[in-house]
Amino acid sequence: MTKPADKPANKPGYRPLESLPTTTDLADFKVGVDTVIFSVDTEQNRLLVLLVMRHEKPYSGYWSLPGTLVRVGESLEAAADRALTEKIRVNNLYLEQLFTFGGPDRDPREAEDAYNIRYLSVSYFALVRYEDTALIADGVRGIAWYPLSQVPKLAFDHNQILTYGCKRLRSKLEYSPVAFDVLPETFTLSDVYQLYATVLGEDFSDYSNFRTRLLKLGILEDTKVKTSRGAGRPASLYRFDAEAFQPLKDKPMVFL
Amino acid sequence: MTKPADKPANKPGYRPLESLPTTTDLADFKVGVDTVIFSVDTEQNRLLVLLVMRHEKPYSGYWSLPGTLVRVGESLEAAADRALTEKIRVNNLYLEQLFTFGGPDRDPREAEDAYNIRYLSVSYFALVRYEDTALIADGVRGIAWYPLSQVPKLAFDHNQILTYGCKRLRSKLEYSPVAFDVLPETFTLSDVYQLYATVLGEDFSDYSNFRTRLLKLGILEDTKVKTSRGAGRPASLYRFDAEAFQPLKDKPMVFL
DNA sequence: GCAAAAGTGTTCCGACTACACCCATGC
DNA sequence: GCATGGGTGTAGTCGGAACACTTTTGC
Repeated sequence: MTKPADKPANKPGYRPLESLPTTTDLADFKVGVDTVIFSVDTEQNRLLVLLVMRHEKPYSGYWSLPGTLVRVGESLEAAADRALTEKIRVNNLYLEQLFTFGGPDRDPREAEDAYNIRYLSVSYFALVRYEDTALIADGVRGIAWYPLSQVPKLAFDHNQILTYGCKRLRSKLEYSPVAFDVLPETFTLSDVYQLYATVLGEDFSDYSNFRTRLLKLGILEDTKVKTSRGAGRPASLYRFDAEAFQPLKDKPMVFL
Repeated sequence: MTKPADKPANKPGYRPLESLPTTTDLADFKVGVDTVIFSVDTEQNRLLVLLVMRHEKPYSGYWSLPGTLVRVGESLEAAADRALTEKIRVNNLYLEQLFTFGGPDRDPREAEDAYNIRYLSVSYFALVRYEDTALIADGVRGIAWYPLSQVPKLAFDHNQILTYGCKRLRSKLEYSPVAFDVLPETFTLSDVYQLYATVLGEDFSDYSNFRTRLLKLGILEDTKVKTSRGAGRPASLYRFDAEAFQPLKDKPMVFL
């Protein structure tokens, strides 16, 4: 952060970097973090997002993204973590920063506030394993996984944040192995295909070609164990080989 | 932004979303914007970044990215614009948000401040046309274009921000036509090649192949006007056709 | 046997690579 | 002429798309 001294002290000598605003000219902010948590329902092949029901003004009665305000001494990531651990139990949560919304008038509370406090929101997103999560519902708070297609009008500018989160999720799936963080330890190739199809859309690729490409990467280890799910030929279970993936890091468009 | 009411009022009925912090538990922030402004010196084929010399504590005497603190009623983008228009004259400035740094202890002023004010930085980046810019130097402030390779240790975490900005610039060049915002109205194909080579590195592609690919996109109009620069065959001047580019939008990896 | 799902192979085609080669100018 | 930089063409190769075909299971 670069800027003039925050105290408009009468320093002698050179002129300060800019015509100095007085301290009160600077906006005072509360900083919030909002999280876009995605999950894939592998049963029904639906992309889910975690929403919580608001019970306070403003937007009381609206669904919103899980979030909270940053406390004294707390990092942004820690605040995001705290907002989530109160609502969901999940291991291995890797949050990634999305975007920061900070314009005036994005939060109705700004108007009501005599001290002209601004509200800024830093958003984060993550993809978590559906089976590993447990919602902490206590009958009072509303916490739910919403299929992406059925998300209602959300509080604040959360629909906008969500839209942006989707874009990032899709592109992330294409160049990073997030999918394997979300799949179980061992999985079939069509599990992977289903996951990609669910997030990217049914027609993102032919199954056989996807399969061939994926195997050619050499990052999947065939456990030789077969699994049979109803009719059809049993499938091999594969395991993700993180080490083999290392050299592929930062290479663009690895998958798809 | 989602969070409990900011006033810990004794509301009857339901329990609020979280165990409420009192108002004073929430961190108070000043929000800064920092800008990473790139430019290409087409004469010497160097990638430049705009730096300003700090004259205040902290980091007095250090170079830093141009930035400022957000004022009352001012949007983040407006603050970034203001920080820049005081230092540089440039048309058509499209700022793009980079990243938000907001951890505690990233700014030494936090420690000195009795009120425990936190400093958060939202960074933006842009690529501008070198010839269209004029630095506003008044002999007191230091403002300069630094070749990327010669950037010194900067104030705050600005080196980190700059590094991230470089990454984004390079990837942006690959999938968006920013290059044509920076080139003059008409330009030769080797002007384009030089620009890409300067930003991405000399060995990013063969010249003839780059040329062929670029023309095949059908977004360049040949003005048939020839230009001769010293020895060698005169080159055709081309013009970027923004309309023809429209359908290519959001397609990945258009260039290179 | 038949349907269903997994897995393999093949053909076609377009794209990228790496050059070699031709063209138009200044000197 | 010849050096210099602009511009064109081509042969080889790699990889993706589409789709046919084989394999192994449940019923």
